[in-house]
Amino acid sequence: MKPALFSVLCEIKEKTGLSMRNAQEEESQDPQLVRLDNMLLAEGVAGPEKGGGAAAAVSAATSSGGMSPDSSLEHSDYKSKLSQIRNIYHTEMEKYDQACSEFTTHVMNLLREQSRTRPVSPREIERMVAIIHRKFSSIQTQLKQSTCEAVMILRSRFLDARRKRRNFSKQATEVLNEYFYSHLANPYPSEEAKEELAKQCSITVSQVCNWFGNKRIRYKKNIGKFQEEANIYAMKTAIVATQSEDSPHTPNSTGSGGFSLTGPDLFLGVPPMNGEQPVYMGAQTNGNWQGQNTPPSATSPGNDHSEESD
DNA sequence: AGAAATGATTCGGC
DNA sequence: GCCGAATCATTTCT
Repeated sequence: MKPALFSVLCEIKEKTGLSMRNAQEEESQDPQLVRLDNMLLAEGVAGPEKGGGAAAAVSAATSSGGMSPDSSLEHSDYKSKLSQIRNIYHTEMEKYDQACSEFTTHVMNLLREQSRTRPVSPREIERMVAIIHRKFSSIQTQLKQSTCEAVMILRSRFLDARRKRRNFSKQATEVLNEYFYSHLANPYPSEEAKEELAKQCSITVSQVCNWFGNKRIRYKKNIGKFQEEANIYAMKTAIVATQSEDSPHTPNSTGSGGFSLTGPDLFLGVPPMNGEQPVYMGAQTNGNWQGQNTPPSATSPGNDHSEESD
């Protein structure tokens, strides 16, 4: 009588209860999980310990924007923050794993004990374990998700160049200003000139572009404010020009490129007194540069400063 | 602390 | 693809 009742109860259990919510949504959230896993792996958070993956990812991402060579500090900062995240991720993950297995054994023991008083089929145990694992893995998925978010935030913080802007060195701005004011009639450096300037200033070509873009627009917006600066640099170039006239060799020691930094006939030769009158008269300073932008092909030096001939 | 300066980004036009 | 313009985010000056 007793075994018969037992088997009946087993059958009932088989058809109801735990069997209903079974291997279903397991597949549905898989793609997302895979994506998260891949992302974490790519960022160097998951996967092998202390891999170069993180650094590689950073350098790959930053190389497109162009960074100054002193970015190693930021990189180490980024790496330390990333390893912090990784540590948290791994310890949490381990904790969950441990908790999961502990809970599983606990439940198994319970079921084993219960099996003395009621029918507990091995399939029921299996399902129970599966449910527990699913629950814990969903928690782990949440952890993965938030870790991903943290990494993304970290990346955006470190990769957004505006956040870690550094002023250029004094020497660099000097070089750029010299070029700008000696080519005030047409302050659009050619590709070669940009590269040369970038080399001289230890910055990237795109930074040179940014600088000239900013300079042009800010100069045009407020010419008066830049008058003094213009005078200073005009003086400098004038001095360089006279020096180059005196000596047979050109003092453009840096000149491996195809442009000259001197524009002597833009300077009127009046000393920059503190008077109101503008001393320096770069040809077209009325803001109408546009239109006289020389095409990129015209990079031949010598015919550099051909301003307002009429 | 607030203003000014400055380098970088975004967007629309050509 | 470059440029001007507007804007953002940070640094430097006051």
